[in-house]
Amino acid sequence: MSRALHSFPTLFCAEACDPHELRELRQLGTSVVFPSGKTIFSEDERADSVFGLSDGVARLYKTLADGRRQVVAFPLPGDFLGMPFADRHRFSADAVGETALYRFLRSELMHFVQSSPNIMRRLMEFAAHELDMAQHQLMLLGNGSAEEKVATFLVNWRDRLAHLTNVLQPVPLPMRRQDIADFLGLQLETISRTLAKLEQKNVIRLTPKGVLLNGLDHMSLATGRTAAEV
Amino acid sequence: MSRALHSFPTLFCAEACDPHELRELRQLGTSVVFPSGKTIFSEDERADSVFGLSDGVARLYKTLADGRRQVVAFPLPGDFLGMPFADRHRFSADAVGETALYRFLRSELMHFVQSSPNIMRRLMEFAAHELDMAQHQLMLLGNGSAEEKVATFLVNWRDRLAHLTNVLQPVPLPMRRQDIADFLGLQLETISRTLAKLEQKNVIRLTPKGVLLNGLDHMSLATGRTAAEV
DNA sequence: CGGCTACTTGACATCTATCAACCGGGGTGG
DNA sequence: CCACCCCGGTTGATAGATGTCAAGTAGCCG
Repeated sequence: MSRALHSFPTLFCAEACDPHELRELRQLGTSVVFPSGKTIFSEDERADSVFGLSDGVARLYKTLADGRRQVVAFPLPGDFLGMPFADRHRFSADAVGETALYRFLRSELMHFVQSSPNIMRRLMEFAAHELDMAQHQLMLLGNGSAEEKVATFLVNWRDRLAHLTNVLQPVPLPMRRQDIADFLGLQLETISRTLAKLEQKNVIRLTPKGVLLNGLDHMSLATGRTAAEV
Repeated sequence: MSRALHSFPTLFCAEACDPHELRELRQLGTSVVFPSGKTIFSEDERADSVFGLSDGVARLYKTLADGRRQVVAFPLPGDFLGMPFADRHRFSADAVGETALYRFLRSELMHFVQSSPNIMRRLMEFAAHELDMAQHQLMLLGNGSAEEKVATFLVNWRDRLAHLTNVLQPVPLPMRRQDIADFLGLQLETISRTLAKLEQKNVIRLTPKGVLLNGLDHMSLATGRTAAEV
């Protein structure tokens, strides 16, 4: 991996975590690297190990018997891959590009979590945040046109990345069209067409592995107008 | 209210909760009743009070600026209305039919929760379960046809009710078509038509305020066939 | 009994899925 | 080093599902 593995495993502890506890947590985990596309764990599998993402991007998804797939999230460095409470994984996870993770034995991690009300509370807040994200996603899946869905996805993605580093132009888009489609409940052709339409409107510009966002922010999403139209 | 308020506030404590702790929790809350349609709290409002549902049905929803609505859940007795950690409500809630709730001061409830690792853990598991529900819902919203969505909704609803009492025939359906539509990301006309179609297939039978489920179970949903077709 | 609200049904428009062809870049093997 | 192939992506034509607009029905409450 060319990138430095600088992302400390903040995990659900975020910044407000006690340095001592953070050190303890780090000692509990072992660093592992997954190549692009590799499955980290699968739905319904026993969750003996649980993972926190330290570098790269993952995709979490559920699969239906007939092969249809729903991507439920694209975790970024610092995110935990699911809740460490259940004894089985509730979704599958794999690496989008090369990723670095911290692996924990679930039993050890649980013991650690329960040893400190502070950590426990952090985990609660993480869970509440995840729930909130899922409910936002419900809103998007239930109400949006393809264009709204794609535009909102791009903005959210940019903002999440910006939260980690400086705003990058172009915004990298490491996942495939199919992943975005399965995230937004659309077909990959629709993703492609919608991106093309947004590009024609001069709202975005597609680049090899990313996208430039011109007139796309929360305000324009809220009003349904793009800066290019104003 | 004609029904007895027999539903004890199990809340996130469920059955495994220590009787002493349960008594303490009950003392913390005050019983309140909301008439049909009344708003319990609204999105973004300060969450000074938080609620557990003891009788009736609620609807939780997010609203977009242009009025579009996404129902994120239909809580049943024993369910908590959201996570008590955030200082603001992340969605609105109102009563579907007359409901009875336990109201807590958030600060007091939080203090209570943090006083006991056992309770804390219960709350965690509740949160994890809520997240799981939301992700199942994502799957449904992203992948299903209208017929799949409605059929799955009916089965899930029946199963949730069955978990509380005996299976009822007909299964009561206290929410409006519009609520179901906003839950499933469809239009109310589509709900109406889809229900009619399922009735013609002899899979369901509509009754004044409920529905009889004939050949509808998890197996038939998985295979895409209904018992009536076999 | 009247009027309101929820619900149903119909006709039509539109969006997205589907099927299919094609393009382009990166990697592999000759 | 070049050619080929494979995979991801784009674009086009078409059909079908659902949204939209509109009218009409049924049940409930005053």
